[in-house]
Amino acid sequence: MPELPEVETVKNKIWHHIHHKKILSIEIKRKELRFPLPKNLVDNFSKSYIESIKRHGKYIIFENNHSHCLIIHLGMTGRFIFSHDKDFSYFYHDQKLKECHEHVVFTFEDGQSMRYYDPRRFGYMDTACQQTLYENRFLKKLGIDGLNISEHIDPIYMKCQKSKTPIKNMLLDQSLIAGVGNIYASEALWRSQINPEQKSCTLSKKQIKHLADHIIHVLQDAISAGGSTLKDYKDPEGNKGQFQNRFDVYDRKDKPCNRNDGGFIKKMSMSGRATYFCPICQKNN
DNA sequence: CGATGCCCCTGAGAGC
DNA sequence: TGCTCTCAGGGGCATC
Repeated sequence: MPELPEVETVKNKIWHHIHHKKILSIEIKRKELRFPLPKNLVDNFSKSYIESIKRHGKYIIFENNHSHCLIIHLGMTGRFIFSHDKDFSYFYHDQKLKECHEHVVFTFEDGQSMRYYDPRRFGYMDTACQQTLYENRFLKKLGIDGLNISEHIDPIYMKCQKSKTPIKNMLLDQSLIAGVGNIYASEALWRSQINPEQKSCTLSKKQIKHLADHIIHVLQDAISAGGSTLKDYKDPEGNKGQFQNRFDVYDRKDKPCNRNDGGFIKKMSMSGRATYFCPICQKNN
């Protein structure tokens, strides 16, 4: 579900709701998501203030006034939901779903709650100290954040040079570029007129630079649109994203290419993931 | 060490 | 209408 633009949107909305508020209590309703929830979550964060929120790739990182960090990955269906009252009907069309899938509830001093909801439970949380944050087992594996890659073309180009992996699979490798997922990989390749199956080692440095620029632009465009909603994603206020209305290839199988080159968007599977491209303007070199 | 496939889990939607 | 099947935007981990 959420890739970099959706996670960025979630992060900004969360900050709007909770900055400098005191967490009164944390209720863990299910001890295990994808992994067991950190044992010190309640002790380290109850009665503390969230002083900052940042994002790296698809991870959200909260830091409190005791320099404890809470690291959160939303997986495919993780959401945060805010409300002052107990009426979440705008968010849950079915009360049973709410009860089954609401796993962690943060309650703030002013009565507001921030609820983590995740039906598939592919999301996960971890804790770390601010000083050793990037030694965390998840964060230490991450590459450059997708929005910052323009200043880091050399390491990206070098890794591409060494691999026969299709370029689309390289873009999904979070240890190279953090935050690009299946949707934005297809979109950035279309904008760059590169075939998803082209071996990454065959791309020139100029092509990599071009591709990096298009990745940044597509991520920024999607952030401006509040992310993309295909089915699951909603931001913490219950809003859907709008970028799905501006996809050039993703979910546009058999539709005409937006370059008006006579091509029709094709869908194929790469490493088990849906991949969309135009066979005319994204021919292999 | 790099590449590949499996698997975690539920719900929506298509097809019959 | 109701059943069954397929698929979904992620990524850790075992295996080769």
